[in-house]
Amino acid sequence: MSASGVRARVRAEMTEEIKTVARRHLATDGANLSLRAVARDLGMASSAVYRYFASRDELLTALIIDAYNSLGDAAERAGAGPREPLDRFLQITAAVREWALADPHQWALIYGSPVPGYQAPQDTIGPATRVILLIADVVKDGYKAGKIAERPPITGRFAEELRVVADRFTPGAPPRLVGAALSAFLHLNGAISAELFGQLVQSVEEDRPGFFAFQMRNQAYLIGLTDEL
Amino acid sequence: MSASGVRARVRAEMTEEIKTVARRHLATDGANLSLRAVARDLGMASSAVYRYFASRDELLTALIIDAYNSLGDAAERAGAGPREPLDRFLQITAAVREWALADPHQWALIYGSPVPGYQAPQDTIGPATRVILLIADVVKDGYKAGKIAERPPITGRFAEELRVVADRFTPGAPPRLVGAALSAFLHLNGAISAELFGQLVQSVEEDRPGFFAFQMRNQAYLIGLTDEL
DNA sequence: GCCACAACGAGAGCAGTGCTCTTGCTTTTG
DNA sequence: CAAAAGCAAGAGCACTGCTCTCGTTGTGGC
Repeated sequence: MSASGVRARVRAEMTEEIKTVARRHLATDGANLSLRAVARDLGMASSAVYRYFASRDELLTALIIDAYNSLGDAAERAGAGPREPLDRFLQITAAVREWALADPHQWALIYGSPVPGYQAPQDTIGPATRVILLIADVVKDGYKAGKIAERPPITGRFAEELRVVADRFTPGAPPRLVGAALSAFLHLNGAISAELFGQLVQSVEEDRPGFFAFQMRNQAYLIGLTDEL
Repeated sequence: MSASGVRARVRAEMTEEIKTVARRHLATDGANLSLRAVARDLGMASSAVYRYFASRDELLTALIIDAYNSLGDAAERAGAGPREPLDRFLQITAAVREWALADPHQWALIYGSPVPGYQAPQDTIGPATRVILLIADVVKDGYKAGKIAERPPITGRFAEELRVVADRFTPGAPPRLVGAALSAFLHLNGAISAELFGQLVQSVEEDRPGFFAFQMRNQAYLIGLTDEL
């Protein structure tokens, strides 16, 4: 067992090392990751890497899962502690933005355009939903504590779909609430991607944190986390 | 001159044909466009393509500019006519979404993560700003006609930056207004990208147009285009 | 302790890529 | 009409993902 344990441990270490070097390449060269270059950096033949990852896509998937979890950790850290729901929401969104700014390529990896032909495997959807579920949780806590201001109800088929989602996570919560939370998440993503991918040039250059907070405060208002517009 | 005109016309046609085939490849294979495959489809040597585009990046840039203009055309068509600002805003955003759904790869090309090492040349920023300028125009018209509900003013450094932008396009308009317009544009992008890139699975599946309209109506409220939340 | 077996690393090789250079040919131009 | 410029094709370079084969080395069962 101990011998086998050694093998397994070496294998785990090697796997992690490959991912580390790949992440470094990702940070410098961008998304078109070269498996051969990673192998060169590790001083091994490119074919040896295939002992650890069946394909380049599989390596990318591993990096994607790690990125989702890294982002999820950062967001949960920022949202921890018993504070006002509004503060938690604002701190979570700010933390997500800061995570993205600290490593734009990892953000692009998970929220940018998917690489052609790449179909996200099932393993990714769990980690991928951590941030939105965290936001939903904050909203849920606020709702249960009666700290969410009322907003006019919504109708239509999408409202019914949202009710199904609400019943699974926050039974009794109005569809509008989960819709607003989801909407805030999409706005969050759009604002960050735009800033990262250069869609914000020649407008807001200096005080981007302020502009970002302004947008998130507006979303908080739509959710009902505050009444100050 | 007529002979030279013939040469130039043939060259223009050839250039257009390459772009057309490249767009077709883009629609099927995704963003990693193969110049050689395009050349094969055209029955010519790959080296011949370089007579028309100095590099693969240059071809991509041409496609990006075309895509921006195609989207700009669609948006302007949807926003034309003397209607209420709110209706114009909603129709423009809906048209942008429909354009994206009709050709997801072109959307990914312009609003997805930029390809590594690719720096958008100056030629693209003009076409790239058409949609946001159109939205700004709608807001400006509404503001001048006194049809924008008042919202609390904003302060801070980003507010000053937005004032500079406002003074260039809509002198006298409050910074909050241009901030809200820009914010709506970012939300628009986020909502569409999320829908296209599969971030919306297992929540809203059926009535996505309805959910999208809900989000855009909320943004219209923040701008002040309506008082109905 | 030995031996079969699985895991492993390296190298060669295949098909594909972007891009360059040279070679002929055609069209435009002075 | 000749010189110059534009054009298409092919060979070639360096790179990619991936496969296959070959020795080597560590591992579990007898």
